[in-house]
Amino acid sequence: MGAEISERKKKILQIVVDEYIETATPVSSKAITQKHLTEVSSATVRSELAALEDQGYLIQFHTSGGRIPSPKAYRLYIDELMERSELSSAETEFIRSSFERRAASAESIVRSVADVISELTDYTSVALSGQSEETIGNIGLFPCGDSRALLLIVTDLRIFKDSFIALPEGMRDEEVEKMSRTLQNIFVGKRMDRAREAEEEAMQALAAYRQICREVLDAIFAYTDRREVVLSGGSKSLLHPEYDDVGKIRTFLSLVEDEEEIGKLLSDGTSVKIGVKIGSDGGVPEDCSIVTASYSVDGRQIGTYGVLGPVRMDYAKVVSVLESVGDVLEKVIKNSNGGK
Amino acid sequence: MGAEISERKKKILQIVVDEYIETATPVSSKAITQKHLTEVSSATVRSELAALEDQGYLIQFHTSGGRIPSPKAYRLYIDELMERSELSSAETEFIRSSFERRAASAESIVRSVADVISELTDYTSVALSGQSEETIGNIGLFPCGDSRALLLIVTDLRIFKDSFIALPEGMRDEEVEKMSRTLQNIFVGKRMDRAREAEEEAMQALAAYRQICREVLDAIFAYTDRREVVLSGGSKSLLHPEYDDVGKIRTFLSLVEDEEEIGKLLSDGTSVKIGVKIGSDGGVPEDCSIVTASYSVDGRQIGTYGVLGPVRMDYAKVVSVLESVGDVLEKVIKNSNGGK
DNA sequence: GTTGGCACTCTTTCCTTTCAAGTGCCAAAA
DNA sequence: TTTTGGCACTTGAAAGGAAAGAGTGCCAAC
Repeated sequence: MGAEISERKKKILQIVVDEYIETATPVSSKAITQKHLTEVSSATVRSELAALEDQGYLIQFHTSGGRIPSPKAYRLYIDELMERSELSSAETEFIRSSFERRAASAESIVRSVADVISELTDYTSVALSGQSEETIGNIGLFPCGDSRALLLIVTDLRIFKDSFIALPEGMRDEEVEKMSRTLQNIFVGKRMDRAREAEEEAMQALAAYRQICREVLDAIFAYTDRREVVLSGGSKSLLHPEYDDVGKIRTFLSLVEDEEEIGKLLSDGTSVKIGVKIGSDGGVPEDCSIVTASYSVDGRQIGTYGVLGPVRMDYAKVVSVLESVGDVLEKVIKNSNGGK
Repeated sequence: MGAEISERKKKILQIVVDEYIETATPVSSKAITQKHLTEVSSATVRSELAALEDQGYLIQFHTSGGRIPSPKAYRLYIDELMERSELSSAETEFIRSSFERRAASAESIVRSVADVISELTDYTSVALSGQSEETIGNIGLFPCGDSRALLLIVTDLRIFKDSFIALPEGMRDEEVEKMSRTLQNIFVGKRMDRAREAEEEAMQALAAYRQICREVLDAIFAYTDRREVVLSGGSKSLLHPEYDDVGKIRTFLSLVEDEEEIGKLLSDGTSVKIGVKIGSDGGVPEDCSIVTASYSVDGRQIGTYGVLGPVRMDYAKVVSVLESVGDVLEKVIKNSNGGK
């Protein structure tokens, strides 16, 4: 734990991690002195490396194979060592334009966030919406002919949800409309996650439609708990050299296709702004890392997004992208609401 | 072309294909006589195999490596040789219940078709909706508070729900509702692909809302051309032994993630009921096969669905599943419309 | 036309050798 | 006390080669 670690060790550790992230091959003492730390000899570095290995920061597979960072080293790297890279202006522009283009047609901004992150980082990205504290902007039933109606809820973040409700035989469109209006009176302006508090009130107001009242309310409350997982670039991570063998690829893909599992992984660390899980901590599978960020607008948390990839991930890049995306996202949403 | 092929050759070819599909290894003369054709000697079979190879039905990689079917052989197999397997009653039950469960909550039946096919065949499945002759069940604008409304179209097969329309400053909800009603009068019951025919009529009826009329109509027509590609079990095909090498996996996955390309592949063979593309014909990548089926209800084509996998695919199983899914689908849709 | 027999070809597997990379350690230098 | 050059040692990866196994092609006999 409290083992001291000298400045020079930190410097060396940083070089090792940087180098390993870039080359994906174990780093040797020679490589360090040749490329980065020319003022000392390789023998010196070697003894430092041996010490770092003793302290659990480095791992050596074979006696002649250089060393790679341990999860512990990655953690230190992320917390202290790495140099965040600014995104290029082309990249920030790309983020902005992606969101704006979507905002017009938007089914949900979640999709586009996932796409943008995956595009910029070259890793698989994951977005989770639904733990958000949105308020209900409109709610209504939309009749669809064959004894069904579509229940629609639009929130102030223009994320909306829908599901079908079976209507009682012979219910007329006018009645459905009336019911919609009642729902609007009750729920518009309420926070999504507090919709349940209006249950009693709604039951009474909708007494005339007892038959379907329950169904509608349950559907509304179901939205409350619903989390939507969106994934982008599922195979992008596979382009990285650690996935050089069929078994690893299959493991990774089966994780990627398991929405429920992904949802769990993402929703765990929602309290911190940027969280990183490495190796097999926090349920992340061996050899995988997940970097998550949770975004909020005006203090309301609107979603969690993340990047899923190998442990040897370009954390500096990923963190920069996640932060930029968060900033732009916040601006875009604020503008579109402010322009009301 | 017209090269004759004896009954015994056909029998042998069938055995080769069956065996290869099952084992994924080249088939030898010995294996044939031991397992299936015990009445002749391996030498006899050998000469037949040599003849079949001359005619282009079989391929031999090394002189001591057995033989595998050529695309030409697969085609003959599919057309004449294969024995369709009936689905088990558990399987048909699975199809039926999947559709019914979905029909109640249905976002879109396309999703569930893709899931079912992938589940039953263990291959990646693809579903394409949109060249369909759906009819509009309801249409309307759903106000969302901040000078915007959601344009919603529900057809008998899916929901279009991702066009926001900017409303003119100061437009009241009542006006939006009125406009919705007008749209309903014009479009409900119309076929999606013929919505454009009502353009003139709509322009006149909506003259009062000139400002946004154009925008709404354009959004409607934009939906018209939209084809939705749904994919299920993207990595399922990878469980098969031909994908034993990283390059092949990447090729396959990059195809799978290219929605546009998939859409093209699927929409090509829409005229036939069941179509098969093998190897690299019709734009299918080398080493891939795609089996497609187009389904219709009451003569209206409602979609194209398919299976994407290695050339060595269990065609008998796949074709059986596609046919059964088609049958059940037709029944389910007819019932749900008939029960209106 | 069919069969058994046998030589031939080609892949797969396993072993051995060699080569290069990188470390660990030590004694000398700073 | 820290740093350094030198050198022996370990280990994996690459290259070569022998042996084994699978399957065919062909031929002469039935």
